[in-house]
Parts: sequence; structure tokens; C-alpha cells
Amino acid sequence: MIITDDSTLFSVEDVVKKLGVTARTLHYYEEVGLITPSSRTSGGHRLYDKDVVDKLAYILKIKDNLGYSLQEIRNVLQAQETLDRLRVSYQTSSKEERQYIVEESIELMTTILGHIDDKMQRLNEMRKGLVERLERVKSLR
Amino acid sequence: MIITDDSTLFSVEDVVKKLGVTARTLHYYEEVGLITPSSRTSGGHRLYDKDVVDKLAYILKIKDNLGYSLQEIRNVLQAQETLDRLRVSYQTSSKEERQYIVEESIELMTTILGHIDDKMQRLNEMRKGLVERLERVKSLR
DNA sequence: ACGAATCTTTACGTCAACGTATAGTTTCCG
DNA sequence: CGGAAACTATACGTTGACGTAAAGATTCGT
Repeated sequence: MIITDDSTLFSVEDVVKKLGVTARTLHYYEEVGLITPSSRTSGGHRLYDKDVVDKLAYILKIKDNLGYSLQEIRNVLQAQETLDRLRVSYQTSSKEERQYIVEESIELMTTILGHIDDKMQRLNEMRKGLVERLERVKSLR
Repeated sequence: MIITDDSTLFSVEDVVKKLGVTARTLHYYEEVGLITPSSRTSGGHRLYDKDVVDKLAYILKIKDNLGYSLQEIRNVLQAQETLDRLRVSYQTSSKEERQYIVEESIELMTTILGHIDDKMQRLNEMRKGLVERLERVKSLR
């Protein structure tokens, strides 16, 4: 872990311990274009800044909580990056372009939100049935 | 689909259409001991009764909503069947045996419930962050 | 400065959860 | 009753998401 005045850099080991994945996972995600080390040491060792670590944490969240495949995650990230890039040029873009960016952003986020809500609803149904059965059994003792 | 006075039997095609899985999945789940056709036609074609279809629907629920592997699902089902079998002999069993059955049931169901709650909480956190970002973007238009 | 720990690239291995192909059989429908 | 559609068993293939091994290079602690 390299801490300078304006940034902190994490080694592979740091990230592994921080996020509970293996080094192989870092390499694999890099292979398939999900993450890229923000820099390397002079000897070639990978270094990750906070942004990359955050991105990886986000990837793991979507993967574990929503059950997205890495391919689906890549689509989501790509869309978000497109929107981010567009947002950078937001000020200098025309009214129509701005509207387009905003609408696309909203659509993407709404889609994901829909998946989350759908999943939560299904979980809630399972939960309901389970709690019911649990109460019935508990009343036996 | 064979409907008699006291039961309804489903063919492979029926189940496939009803639950949105492929025939291969039915065969595979049978291979790994998750389900068994309740009977066969004279020619050897599989027939499933409502119980098996319900069980399969339950399997798919756990799989898709909780992200359990088939192995984990088999453990859950096996535990539940053990408890069911015990529950059959509930009346004729001793006080200690009954208590054991009840406690084991409660533990299993509580574990699953914990997984559900955990997952829902994580989803809720994701949801919160997403809604926040969505509101910020929406305020732009 | 040196040994242990960590890292690199490359490449083959693995495992779950099915997909797909084949060849023959059974069931359904006009 | 005859052909299309669905089914059977068997078996090899595929895909995603990593695991594991090897051989050498780099970094870190004392």
C-alpha cells in the first residue's frame, strides 16, 4: 500500500485482502476487460487506485447480489462509462445531446432498479412463505 | 397432460412450457437426484404429478432468487425431507425426539431466512444508492 | 544484501450446469 | 393408420469463471 499526499495505491495483496477475492480473479477480470490497474511499479507489479478498487467492489456487488454474469456486468459498465464520458462534455454539448444523455442514463438506471425490485419482491414472497412455516413449527414447542 | 378424477399428470413438454426450462434440465436434475418422475407411461415416457412440479418450481426459485447451487439445494431438500419423514412419525415419537425434530426444523428454516434477509439487505443498499443517483440525474431534465 | 514473500506471464486443468447430436421408440392427430 | 412430433437413453461437447502449476522476476523486512 503506497500512500502519497494525494492518492493511495493498492497492491494485488491489498485488494485481495480488502475485497476477499483471489489474485486470479483480478487477473481474469483484467483479461476480460472489466478492470485495469491504474499503474504498475517499475518492475511491473500491478497497482490499483481507489477508483479501480471501488469499481471492483461494485462489480462484485452486482455479481453476488443480482447474479449478473460478467458479460452482463460489462454491458452495464460500458453503458455507464459511455454516459460518464458524455457527461464530461455535458456543458459543451447541445441541448438535444444533453437531453439524450439524461434520458439514456435514466433508462439504464431504471432497468437495473427494476431488476432489483423484481428480485426483492421474489425474495419477499419466499420470505413470507418461510416465516409462515416457521411460525407454525415454532408453535409446536 | 393427463387429468384423472384425483390427479393431474404432466408430460415433459407440459413441464417445460409451464416452468420455462428445457427437457435437458429435467433429465439433468433427475440425474443428480433432485427430482424423479412420479410415474412413466407404458412406453417409458416420464410423467410428473403436481407434487414434483411444485418441487421443481421451488428448486428454480431458490436457485434463481438466492443463487444457491444445485448441491446446496440438494442439502436443503434433503434436510427438509428428513424433517418431513420425522414429522410423519411425530405423534408416535417420544418427547425428546419431537423436541429434536422441532429444533432442527427451526434451525434449518432460520438459516435460510437469514440468507434471504441478508440478500434483501444488500439489495436494499444497492437500491438506495441507485435511487439517489437516479434522482440526481432526473433533476437535470 | 539476501532470503522470504509476493508478483509476473503463460498455459493447461476443473467443475457445474447444462447443450447438442444420434439413433431408435412412443404418442398424438387428421 | 400413417407420418409428424415428442420422447427415450447414451454420450460427447461447451461455456463461464475461475484454479493450479511452473519458472522466473520483484519487493520487502531485517
